[in-house]
Amino acid sequence: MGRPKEFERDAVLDRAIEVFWDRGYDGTSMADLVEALGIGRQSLYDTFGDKRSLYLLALDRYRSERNTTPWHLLDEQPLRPGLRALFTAIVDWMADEPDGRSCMMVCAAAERAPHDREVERRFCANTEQMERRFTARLERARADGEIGGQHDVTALARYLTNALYGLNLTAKARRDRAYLHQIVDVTLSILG
Amino acid sequence: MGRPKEFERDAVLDRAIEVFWDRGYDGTSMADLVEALGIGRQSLYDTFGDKRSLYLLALDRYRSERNTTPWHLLDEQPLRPGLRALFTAIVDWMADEPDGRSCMMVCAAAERAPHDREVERRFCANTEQMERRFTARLERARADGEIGGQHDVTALARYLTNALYGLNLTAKARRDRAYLHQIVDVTLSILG
DNA sequence: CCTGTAATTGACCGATTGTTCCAGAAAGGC
DNA sequence: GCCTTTCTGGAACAATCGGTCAATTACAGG
Repeated sequence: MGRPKEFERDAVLDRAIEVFWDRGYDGTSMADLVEALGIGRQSLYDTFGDKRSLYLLALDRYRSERNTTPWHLLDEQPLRPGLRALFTAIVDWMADEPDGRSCMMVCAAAERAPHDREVERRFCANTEQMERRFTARLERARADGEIGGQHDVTALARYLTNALYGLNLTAKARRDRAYLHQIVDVTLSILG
Repeated sequence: MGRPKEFERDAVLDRAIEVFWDRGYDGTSMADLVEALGIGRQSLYDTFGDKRSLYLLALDRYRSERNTTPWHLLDEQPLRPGLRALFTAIVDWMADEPDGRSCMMVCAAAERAPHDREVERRFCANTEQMERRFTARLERARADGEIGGQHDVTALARYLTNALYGLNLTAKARRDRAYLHQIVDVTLSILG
């Protein structure tokens, strides 16, 4: 029934992610999007709604499909090497980003969270997810006797999440592998 | 000579800080500024140049005059209580900000640093200043025998700066005093 | 007082903003 | 074939964007 779409929804959404990620919400115009997405203006509105709704869809897709943080590194090995591998991979990725771009959720939170409850909700969910991943791994480590009991597992997970968020900002000031690794070293030294 | 200005430059700049801080660079229009600053459009352009130049001036004034971080707490007491007092004051401030607003330099860096070298420069300077403040205090602590030698003083300073940056983002997800204090506890526990 | 200089005011500029309208094109079901 | 449904492309919308212009106003120095 009816004429079929000439584009793949997800592929277009991926391009929207790239544009919003690069220029932010207010910094991106619908004209920018029409050009970058390669579809007509009306198709854009029919398929994704208005600008804000497209932005939220892009955020959702980024979080579920495009965020390539290699969390699997955590589970494949003992706690300490796993954490080091994870943080190293993240820091290397940050140092390689040409213009110091950070995690899209961080960009979104900084720009829109104070003014858009839906963006705030998504950033909260992102934070909780990271926290849960760390918590799960730390609980296993505690059961395996890999870490002592001087800190609450939940507190440690929040501490690690906070450090990752910090690196997103620090990397904007110093896109320098050694510099960032030095911070990671101190951060992880808390686990002995 | 000539007609005197009817406004105080610094007071107007303070109002500009507030607007840019709240709505960001792209989110603020010149019309917004004219209204909030209470001066005419032409006076605005004559006195502060164009929008970007006003933004940079606002950032400079924020950094030199309006950033009320109580660094003095660091110097008035031994290292550990000083750090705890500083971090506690910052976390309390964050928890009290009604819409989860963070440090203006963080907002500026997230939105503009990737696209504006002058904003990036100012964020780098901000980072270095924080780092230097921590370094100076830590060096004194080391000389006084307050801390051991398991970590480089510079590395520790960068670690603390990174943690503060992280709290700016974490506070956007969880504007919760106890939650943030828990992170501070773990962060500072590294000093024994 | 008058003159020179600078600040104010408000209208105004073309460009761009997000969004909608509409005529036409392309498919599926009959 | 036709009809219905959906998608497309471009023109068009009022509103707003950052920025400028010219006329007017107000002070300082003579």
